[in-house]
Amino acid sequence: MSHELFRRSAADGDRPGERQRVTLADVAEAAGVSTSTASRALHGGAGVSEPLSERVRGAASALGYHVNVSARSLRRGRDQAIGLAVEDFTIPFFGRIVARVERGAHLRGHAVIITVAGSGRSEAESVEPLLSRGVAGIVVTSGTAGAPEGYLADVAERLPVVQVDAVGPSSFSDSIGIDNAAAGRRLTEHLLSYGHREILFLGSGTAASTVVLREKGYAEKMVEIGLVPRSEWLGYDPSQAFDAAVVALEAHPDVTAVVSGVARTTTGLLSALGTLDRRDVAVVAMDDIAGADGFDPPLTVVEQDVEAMGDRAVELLFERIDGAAGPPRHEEVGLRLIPRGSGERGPAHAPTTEGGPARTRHPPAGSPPGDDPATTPA
Amino acid sequence: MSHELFRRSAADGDRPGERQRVTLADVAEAAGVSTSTASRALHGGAGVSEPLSERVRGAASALGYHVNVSARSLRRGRDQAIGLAVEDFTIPFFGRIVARVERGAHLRGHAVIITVAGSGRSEAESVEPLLSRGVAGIVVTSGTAGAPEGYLADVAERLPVVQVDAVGPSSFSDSIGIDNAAAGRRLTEHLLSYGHREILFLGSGTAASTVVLREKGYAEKMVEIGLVPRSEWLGYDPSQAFDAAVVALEAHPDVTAVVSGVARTTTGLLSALGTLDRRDVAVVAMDDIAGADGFDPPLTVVEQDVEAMGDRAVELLFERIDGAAGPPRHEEVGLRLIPRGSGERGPAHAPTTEGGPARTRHPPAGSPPGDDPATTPA
DNA sequence: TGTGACGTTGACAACGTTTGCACACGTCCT
DNA sequence: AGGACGTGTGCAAACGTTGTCAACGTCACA
Repeated sequence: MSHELFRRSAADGDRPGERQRVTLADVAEAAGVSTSTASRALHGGAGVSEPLSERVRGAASALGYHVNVSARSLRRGRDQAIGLAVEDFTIPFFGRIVARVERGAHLRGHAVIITVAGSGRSEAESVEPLLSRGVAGIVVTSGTAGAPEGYLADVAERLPVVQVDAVGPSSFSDSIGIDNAAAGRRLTEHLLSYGHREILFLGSGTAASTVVLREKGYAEKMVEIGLVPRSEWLGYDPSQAFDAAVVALEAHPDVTAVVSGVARTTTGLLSALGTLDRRDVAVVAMDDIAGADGFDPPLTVVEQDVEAMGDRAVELLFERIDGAAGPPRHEEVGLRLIPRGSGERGPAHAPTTEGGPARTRHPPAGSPPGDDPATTPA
Repeated sequence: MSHELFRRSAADGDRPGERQRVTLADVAEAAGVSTSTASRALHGGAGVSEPLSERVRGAASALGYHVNVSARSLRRGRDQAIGLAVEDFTIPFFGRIVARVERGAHLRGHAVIITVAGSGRSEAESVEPLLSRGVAGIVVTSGTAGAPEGYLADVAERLPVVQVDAVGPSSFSDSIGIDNAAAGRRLTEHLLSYGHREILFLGSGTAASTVVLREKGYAEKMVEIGLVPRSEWLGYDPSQAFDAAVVALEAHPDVTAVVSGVARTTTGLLSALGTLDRRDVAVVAMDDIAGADGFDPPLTVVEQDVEAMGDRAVELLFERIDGAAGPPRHEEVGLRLIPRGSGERGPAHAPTTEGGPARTRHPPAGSPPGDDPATTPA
């Protein structure tokens, strides 16, 4: 349509390259109505007769009118945008969240302003730009949310906030995630059902609440059946996970199975297993990762419904934006175990210290009893 | 800190949960100055005496004042935000771009508003929300940029635009990417240097300009030395890449090496090779992918410096925002071949139809002559 | 000591939009 | 036939900020 042509002949204003903006007054004048009527016709909904409304809309599209969001936000006191605070955009998990949040906001006519939370930035520094813009609400997905400054809790008093994935120590806002302890238990039980007893848990570090809870689920399950839980932390840098995993595995030469409690260290762990020539160790991992079925053997994972999490986060947020009252809500999405091979192998060698009975190397095809691949939401 | 306390006693305004906003007038009143002086003291820079300036800053921080960006943008006619249009946030490559663009914008005091370009949304629909907000500039990273509507070209006439990764058919704006044809050539040469002659190129589809150029580089190199180029397109959906790769590979049973021209189909291809029991086929892939060294054998790739691309995109954009004139600039970042094993194997079986001499299965350790692992920027 | 220059400050008018209010119409009821 | 009422429209006042302009006092210089 190249609607700018209409204005192109106007004297080029202040700075070069800057075109005149088409304002509501221009539209109103072209349609022969007042700005109030034009505004109501375009955005106000009812209260304008059909012929006039149509004339206004025609003029608007002919002139190439865009509403000036700054003016609207100023007038309304609230911006039609939401904030999205993410810990690290390079992590695929968060990318999936971003995609769904953007989609949900777009469908509701809201823009999305991104910011980085954590990763060395203070909460204040992350959230300030959002507050200055008067965003209608904020979706936060960061392991460090709400701690230790408590700044986010303050924000949540004035503005709808939804926490995704990791939930702060005290829940001051709506939140959605998974039952991380259940996930840890689930991963562990899967390995137990194939006869493993010497199982090692590997996580990134104790700063991420989700991983800590998964480790807790693992440890509880182990203790519950009289086994000794063992955990090692590989750190947050994926590129160093390999080295850390080598060290951790060498410290536990007798383990026959490993729980990878977080996606970012899983590939490093797999490389380490290959390098140490311990391909016989069974592996189950939290979160599906790209190329999981390209590994040898394909990787067994417990997957969370990330898309559902993102979608629901937006829904929760907009319910609050639309005025829903009530105490903070916490929801959880379902988990799904995807057996691909790496987790469906028995212990290759019996534990060296204990004299337990030898076990078959491979269970019969199919899932062993008591392990249901599909889980319902909590 | 909890600066909201100052205002908490004020009668809770209109809607529950909505606090009074601290305005510049409040700060000015508290400091005993006019709003003009307060504005200058806080944001204007020079022109205010030191004692007054300090008093104003004190009052502002005591009251917990945040500038109202909507009002500022309205007044200034331009928002201190940039737009970031991305094709798909779930693709790791784009995630890395997002992270760097956000970082660069943040350092310069600008917010980032995201939007999805392509993936079924029209360019207008993608960009409109950005224009309405009067963003200072836009970074676009989408294979469909500028085509076929040409809407983006219109936008670029009024606003600084930088295209990242994929460059539109006609370059109407600054852009940064890589030399895709050179990348295709590079991948091909690497396989040729190990003795392969029956080399297949696999890409996603002909809609992405980058992949088309890589295929062009591949094909040119093949023709150049008297070989027949063969290409197959696997489609854009990574989850269907496996099936498509199986079909493609079965259609070319004699190939001894494969060039994977795009990251999104690489893991599907690897799975297909494993399933078809053609693990002897050499593979080199475009773009490093997570867990590349966890595969068996570890994956040889040509990597692009994505972080540098993102950083440079922001620099280019802000140079324009700050008023730099001149014709569109196109820049390219460097490539780096990372040999990990999958691409350093010779052809296992000589071509069935041709009677070429048998070749050694493995070349001597180290890179073969003529293949320099490090490349300088184009 | 008068005058111009300068540095500092305040009053005021925008920026473009939304919205409460008033008003001019018709129409319908009593 | 006269008043009440609803519908459609315009007027004008905000929203919070920045930049222009003039006014003010102070100082240096003639």
